[in-house]
Amino acid sequence: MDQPAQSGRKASRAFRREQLIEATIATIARKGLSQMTLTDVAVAAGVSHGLVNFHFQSKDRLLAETLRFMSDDHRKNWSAALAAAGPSPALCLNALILCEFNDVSQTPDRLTAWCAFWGEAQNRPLYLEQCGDNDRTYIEAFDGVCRRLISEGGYSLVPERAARILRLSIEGMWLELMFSAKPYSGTEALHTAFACAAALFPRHFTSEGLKAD
Amino acid sequence: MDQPAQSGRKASRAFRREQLIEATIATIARKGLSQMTLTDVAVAAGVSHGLVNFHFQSKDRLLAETLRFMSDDHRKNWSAALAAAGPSPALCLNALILCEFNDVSQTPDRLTAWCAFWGEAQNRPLYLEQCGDNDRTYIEAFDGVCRRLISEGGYSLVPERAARILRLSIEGMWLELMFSAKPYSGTEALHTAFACAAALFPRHFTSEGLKAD
Amino acid sequence: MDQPAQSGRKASRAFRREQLIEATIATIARKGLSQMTLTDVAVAAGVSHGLVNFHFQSKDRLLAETLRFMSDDHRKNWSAALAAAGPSPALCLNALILCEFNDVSQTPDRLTAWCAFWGEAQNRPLYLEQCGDNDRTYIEAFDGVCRRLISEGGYSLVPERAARILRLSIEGMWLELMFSAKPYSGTEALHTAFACAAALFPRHFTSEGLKAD
Amino acid sequence: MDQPAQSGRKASRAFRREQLIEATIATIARKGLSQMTLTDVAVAAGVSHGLVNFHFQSKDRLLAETLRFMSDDHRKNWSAALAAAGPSPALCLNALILCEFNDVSQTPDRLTAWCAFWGEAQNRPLYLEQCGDNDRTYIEAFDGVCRRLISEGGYSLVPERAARILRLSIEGMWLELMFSAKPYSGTEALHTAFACAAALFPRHFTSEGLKAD
DNA sequence: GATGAATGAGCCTTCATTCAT
DNA sequence: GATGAATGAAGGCTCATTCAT
Repeated sequence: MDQPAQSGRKASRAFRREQLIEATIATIARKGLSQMTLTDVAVAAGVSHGLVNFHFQSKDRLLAETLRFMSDDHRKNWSAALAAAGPSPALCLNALILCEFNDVSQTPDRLTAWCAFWGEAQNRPLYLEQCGDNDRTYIEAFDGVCRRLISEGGYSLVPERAARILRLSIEGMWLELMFSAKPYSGTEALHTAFACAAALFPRHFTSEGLKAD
Repeated sequence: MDQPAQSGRKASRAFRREQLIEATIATIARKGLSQMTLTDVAVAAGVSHGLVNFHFQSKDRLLAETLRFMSDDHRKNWSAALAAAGPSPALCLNALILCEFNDVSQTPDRLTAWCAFWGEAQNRPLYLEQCGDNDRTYIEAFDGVCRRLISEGGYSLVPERAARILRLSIEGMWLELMFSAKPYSGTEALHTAFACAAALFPRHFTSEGLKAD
Repeated sequence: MDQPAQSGRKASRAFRREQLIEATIATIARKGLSQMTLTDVAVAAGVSHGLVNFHFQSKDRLLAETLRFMSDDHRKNWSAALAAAGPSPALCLNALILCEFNDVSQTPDRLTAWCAFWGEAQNRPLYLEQCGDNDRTYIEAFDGVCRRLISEGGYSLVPERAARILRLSIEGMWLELMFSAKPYSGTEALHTAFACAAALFPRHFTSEGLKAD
Repeated sequence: MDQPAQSGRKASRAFRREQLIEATIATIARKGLSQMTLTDVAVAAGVSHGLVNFHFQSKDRLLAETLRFMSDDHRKNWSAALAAAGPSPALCLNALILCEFNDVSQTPDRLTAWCAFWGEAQNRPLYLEQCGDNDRTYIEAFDGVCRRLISEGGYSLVPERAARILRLSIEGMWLELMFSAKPYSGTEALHTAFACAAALFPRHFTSEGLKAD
């Protein structure tokens, strides 16, 4: 009967939570995880101080939910890209590489916040709890794609090692791009990623990208 | 044999400072940069908390000097390894790779502390100030070695990209080894590093290491 | 009759601020400006120490606002007395003299606090910032009254000097009354003030006060 | 036998103490009584930190001796001026007035330090203990001179009141000269002091000074 | 739902004092 | 005599959390 009001309240609740999470990400990016205060978050969200605890009970829970939110969002992106790439392992790998450089959800603020979460030892249990599954899934997907490409392409590489080299090069470039004093361009980073793929899989990649045939 | 006066109530200035820096590194590794308190450091060093400020004036300066200490120590290690490797670029690259995995000064505590320093945005100015020069020098050395190997070895790679791929793979494995829930072994990491070198420089490296000839 | 909400856990902002300022004055009087701690003030006001910073942000600001509060209060008193005295300069001067000795807002605590503010060199910039205008206005008012009395009464005095002598005698007696080991009475102080006025303006004052006609 | 060495040590001792007292006065003037630290004093005196406590046992004793030093010095000055003035009360009063404005030992630093000592309530017991006798003697001398001048000059004033007015005017002008934002000149202050004397003792003083005859 | 006053634990920092050298 | 390392108490300030309204 009062559905609209109920859903209005519920919508308001969900809206507030997401609004606060976005404010949290922005605040972490600006001030760092440890310097972030609940007051900062409230100010960034344009609400009162007490409301943050009202919705998240504690600072720890706010951080946990923020982390989960980012991790889930990222997973949605790469799995969608992978699904769209079809069955060819080379196309899949190409999709995974491009995804990391094109993912619109990976804004600088989010990357900065992300980084803050696993910068410090004491955050790591929380990180593993919230992101461990997603990260594991990502690594398995990457490994799987490489395994199929090695098998189907006739390469003699250890799949996990090839996947690891590619993955870490890409992640490392993220960080260099964000935090270096004189970063190179995004295009240069992408070419480096493809150069890495080309070194590992020379019959499928060049430093310009996927080979045409 | 016994260090006179260093364990007593009045230690020399230099001794106390290094002792406090080591305690700082251990404390950062255990509690994180932001959770580290001067009292923690003092307790870890077995002195009163007032002494920390007596020697370092402020927490900020303690952190700055700690960072500088680690950065300088690391530089000494890799530059010594490079100097010992002689003129051959392949031997140099081999030395740089091995150095990262063998460097006794790169204890887990130091890596954890290192990571904490550039995990958060607000620490980065301090990081760049204390480590920027050393990092730049390291990258240039790595680039130079790759450039010579490419030139002398007849490879057709872009030196900066090859160097970057190797460098980031190695650094990335550090982090995975330390922070992953189920890490692989150090030997596996080293093999992966050589696999990366082998993919880039197949006439000089295999995934077992430097080629014999 | 009973002030609702002012004694409970949540008082209005203005009420709390004034309450804390009064507690500050009392604490300065008892312990001195430099020995006063925020905890002292909080205890005197019956609240927690965190609340002081909540309302005043810092100790410096608390002191600044306390000083301003006292200065403004004093100005209100003497300007009201002056306004009530009418146009006659002799009546005005009489009012200014009596005002200093009768001002109910100039409690011993406030005078002690006042004195503490300009006892030390480093407080003086703050003092000038908060009280400079009021003090200047007071001196100008005193000068103006003396000028008119000299002019209308046919005296041959330099107005600023006469005003200065009276002003400083009165202020000096405040201090002697408060801080001397064996002070004289308030009545004796008032008679001395009138004796000063009588020496300067013998046709208008005696040491008992304003001449009758 | 070893007298020279003994007196050498003793001289050194006395020299150090006076050196530290002068450094204390300078430091109080610069930083205020409460902000003055023993380290500041040691730095100002060019000696090590621990030496201050070695010579004065505690900060409180250093302050007490500093205060006593200044008070005794001031007393020597005005009593010498009084002794030099001879028996005439008008000449004596003239000497007392001039003394306050000419006393070379009353440097700005000392006046500032002086002021700091009785600015705060908690210093007053110390002040009275160290300076009470000298101050009392000064007031009695001033009162006595005024009493004789009133008696011999045929004035009908209450001596204590006349003395008080003069004394407080002079002291008040010190403070105004030192601490006011826009002070008047020293000459103007002296003329004001004589104007005060002239108002009280018109047959002996003008605002220019002592009458000639 | 939302606000913001209030609490209190804990941190950095200062500094008088002690004491080994 | 003199130095300066070392101690530890205490203060200002921050901030997560609670709670009356």
